[in-house]
Amino acid sequence: MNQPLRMTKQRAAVAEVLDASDEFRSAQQLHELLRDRGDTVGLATVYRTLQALADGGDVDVLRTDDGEALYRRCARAEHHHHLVCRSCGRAVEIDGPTVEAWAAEVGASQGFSDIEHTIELWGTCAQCRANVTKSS
Amino acid sequence: MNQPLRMTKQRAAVAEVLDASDEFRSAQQLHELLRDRGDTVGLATVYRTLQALADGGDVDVLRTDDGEALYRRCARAEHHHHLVCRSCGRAVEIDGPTVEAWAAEVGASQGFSDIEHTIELWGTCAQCRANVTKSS
DNA sequence: ACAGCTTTGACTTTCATTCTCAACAAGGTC
DNA sequence: GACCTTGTTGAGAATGAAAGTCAAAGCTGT
Ligand SMILES: [Zn+2]
Ligand SMILES: [Zn+2]
Ligand SMILES: [Zn+2]
Ligand SMILES: [Zn+2]
Repeated sequence: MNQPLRMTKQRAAVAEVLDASDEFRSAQQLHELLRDRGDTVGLATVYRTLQALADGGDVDVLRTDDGEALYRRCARAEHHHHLVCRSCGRAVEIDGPTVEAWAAEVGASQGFSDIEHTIELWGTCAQCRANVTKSS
Repeated sequence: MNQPLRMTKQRAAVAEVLDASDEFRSAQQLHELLRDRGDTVGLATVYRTLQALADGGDVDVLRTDDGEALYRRCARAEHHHHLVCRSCGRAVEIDGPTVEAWAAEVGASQGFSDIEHTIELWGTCAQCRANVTKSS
């Protein structure tokens, strides 16, 4: 079986920046944040840690329009989806009981098995909208 | 205003392979298919054409789990979603009136504007399931 | 301290996608 | 058809996210 991960200071640091932000962030952004905080963590380590956290279901991952991965530690561990601000990354966790059922049903009715679904909502949060308005 | 696109033999070729396949395919796969058919189209051109078709809403684009873009020319032009076989790319177009309403509503209720949604279902199609079973 | 792990990080490598730019082809005009 | 103007092509270089390499450094139990 796979050993439990050792808690090293860099893994702790990555976890901390994740906890500290409400927004979805890319691996590179997190790497920058760490640098700014004074913690020097190699980029490769950030990627590895994020990967591990994602595999363990401890962080949620989603992909931007152009394929970049964004990570965020969510409040709840149960299955849920997100409403993400496309300009700042701020996110709200959302449930969709109806949607869940719909997805499973549609999948099965078409003869597909091992159904999974990708459901994310994108928008502009109130704060970002205000900023855009102001600067125009 | 933007001129209409010129119809070149390479754009026609890309459109043809797209029309010929029911499955979601990557730019590289399409490039291979073209090569196999004898049409020599530069990879860059395949990407450019796909980009243009996507911008014009003539092909649907989605991203695999690891961020690669997949393209497919769908039967209908109206907004819809897909149930895609994660092993062969075969896809079924699906509607979700309920889901559409749900997405818009959730977005608005959280103070977000310009709501868009990403909804895709993944599974293993009957055919691929049969193949796996056979070879095990 | 020691041995036997795991983890790190600077660097290299991979791989999809985009860019550059000179040669080329479409469409319109006479 | 000959010709011009302008969009298009493609080989190769460039980009950028993500994963791999491997020697040095860090833990953990004895
Ligand atoms: Zn925002
Ligand atoms: Zn769900
Ligand atoms: Zn299949
Ligand atoms: Zn929809």
